[in-house]
Amino acid sequence: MTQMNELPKEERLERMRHSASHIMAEAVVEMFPEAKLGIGPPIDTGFYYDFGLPRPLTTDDLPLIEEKMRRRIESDVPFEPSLISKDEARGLFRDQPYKLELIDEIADEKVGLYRHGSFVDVCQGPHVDRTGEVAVFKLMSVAGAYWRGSERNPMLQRIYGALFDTEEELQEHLDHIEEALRRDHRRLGRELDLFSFHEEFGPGLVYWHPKGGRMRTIIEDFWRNEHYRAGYELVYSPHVGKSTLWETSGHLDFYSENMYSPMDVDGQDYYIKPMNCPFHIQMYKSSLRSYRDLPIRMGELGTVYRYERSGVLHGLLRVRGFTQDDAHIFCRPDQVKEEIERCVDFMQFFLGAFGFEKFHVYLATRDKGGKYAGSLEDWGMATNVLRDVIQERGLPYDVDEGGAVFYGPKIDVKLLDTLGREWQCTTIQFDFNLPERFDVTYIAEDGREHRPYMVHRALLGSIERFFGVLIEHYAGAFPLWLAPVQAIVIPIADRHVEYANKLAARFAGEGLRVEVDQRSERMQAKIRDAQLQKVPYMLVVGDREAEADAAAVRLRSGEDLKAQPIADVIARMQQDVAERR
RNA sequence: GCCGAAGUGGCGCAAUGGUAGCGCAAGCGAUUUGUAAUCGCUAGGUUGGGGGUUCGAAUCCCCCCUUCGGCUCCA
Repeated sequence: MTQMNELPKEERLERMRHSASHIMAEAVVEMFPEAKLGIGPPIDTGFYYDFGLPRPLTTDDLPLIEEKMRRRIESDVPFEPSLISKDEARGLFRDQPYKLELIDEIADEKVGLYRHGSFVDVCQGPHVDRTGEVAVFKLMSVAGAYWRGSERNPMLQRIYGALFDTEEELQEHLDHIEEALRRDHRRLGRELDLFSFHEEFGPGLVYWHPKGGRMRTIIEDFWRNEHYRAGYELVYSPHVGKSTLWETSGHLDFYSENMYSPMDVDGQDYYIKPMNCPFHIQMYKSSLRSYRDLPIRMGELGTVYRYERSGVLHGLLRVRGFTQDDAHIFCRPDQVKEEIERCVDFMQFFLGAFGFEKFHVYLATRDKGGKYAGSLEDWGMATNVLRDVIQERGLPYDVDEGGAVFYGPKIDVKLLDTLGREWQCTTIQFDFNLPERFDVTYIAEDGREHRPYMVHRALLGSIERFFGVLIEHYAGAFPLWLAPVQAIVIPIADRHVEYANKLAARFAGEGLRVEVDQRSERMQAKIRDAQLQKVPYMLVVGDREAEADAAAVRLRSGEDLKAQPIADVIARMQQDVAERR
């Protein structure tokens, strides 16, 4: 027998979580003898189990199930592994269609079982030795989940539980969730007056308010400047295109369910664009290209509209109209490695500039069962180039097996929201499809037409999603270069407003974003509001400051810098702006 | 799209079949204040939309829309 306390913590937690899922399944079967069992694995913060049940569960059922679980834990019965033949297993689970499906797929002749109390499950383990070893847990929620993650399968009911070693750690986890709600970008977006949605006039469509708009402008200006410096040309393309364009691109065949219905213009169908690629290709094709012209890097902050299914919309992180920081790179085969390197470096530069140190890199490879464009050699080459660059840059990554789109392999980078959910932002994709479909060429040294490689990339992904993640990343307390209001001048009494306005004008003249709180409120109230708005600098001015051409500087952190000469404050802020970039 | 939950003034909430209320915010007035909320008054809601049950519906039933948490799908 393994002593639980000898195991590494991770392993011990995994066993406890897995065992808790069995114990939960036992409780559910006790309540619903006809329950059909799905699977019940451990996860990062706990466990879940999927059930097919005669009626929907509600959160009111959870305390009951918890109670049964606690009784089972107290009874401290053993978990007993065993091995039986497949035939025996089929007999044992004859009323459990999902289990039968799993048993059929087991490669071995023998099927592993784990039994505790009245409950037995097809399972490799490992488990804790006795139910009493399961530590503190809490059932969190019920949700629907397709059997085996396919929407063609029936939907089961999933119960999520959290499980940790100690009460303190569980409480920490619950506190973390609560904290996450406080920094939710949807909440901060309202509180900081950055953006809004108006569902009655179209879900998934973002209204950028002045402060959000200011931040977006800052982000976009930064993006444009850096792209010019990096050798990109920036373009603008139309928002709609005739059906013939989307037929040629293949979008009407492969992507139509994500496209808005066409509008009739003079008897022709026009579609609002879900992607920018076809337009960039037209610009490439507008003149004959020499090998000397390559690489051509064509960038655009291109606004696209996609019909996203109603259940997937999520604040700024999943919307129906968004602006991609898109670019297409047309290059010769001998240039493609360097271009990918540049993209990966550029990505790291951007994410770093916005304070993201943690991100998950994925190499998405060909779906071996699916359709694909291009030759197998091309796919092999492209996948190798992508992998080589990631490895040479020393980036940890996971392979997303079969995660590529049909037209080519890609590198994806996902950022985490405040609850730890991953959102794909950066994508760097090979495209073996569109160059072919649009017959994209360049004239090589041999005087003949050759097919260029085409790399499609978005570094921030979309401005909307990136902004959403950015808000949560900083919890709304943006670094000075991004802050929509960098300083607020707080006159103590009405007679100081004039001086305050003069100060604000002076700061504005230095390129700083400063406002004056002229309300007839107490200074404390103005400080509180500025604090809640997470304004980085509060400049309190009264008689003493007006006298001395100074301001009493209070930082967002609460730090009181006392009275400072205005010139010093400006210098400090300008340095602050410069540094954070 | 699927499963579940929810939708009440701008925001956060109360009212469980019997006259829709509270706080914040807003407008007006008073106050002129030294580092996280000054006081008073006023205004604001066909309770997401449509239909039904009932003497009477925010409350019960049906359909639709939207949001939230998942699943699936995606930047």
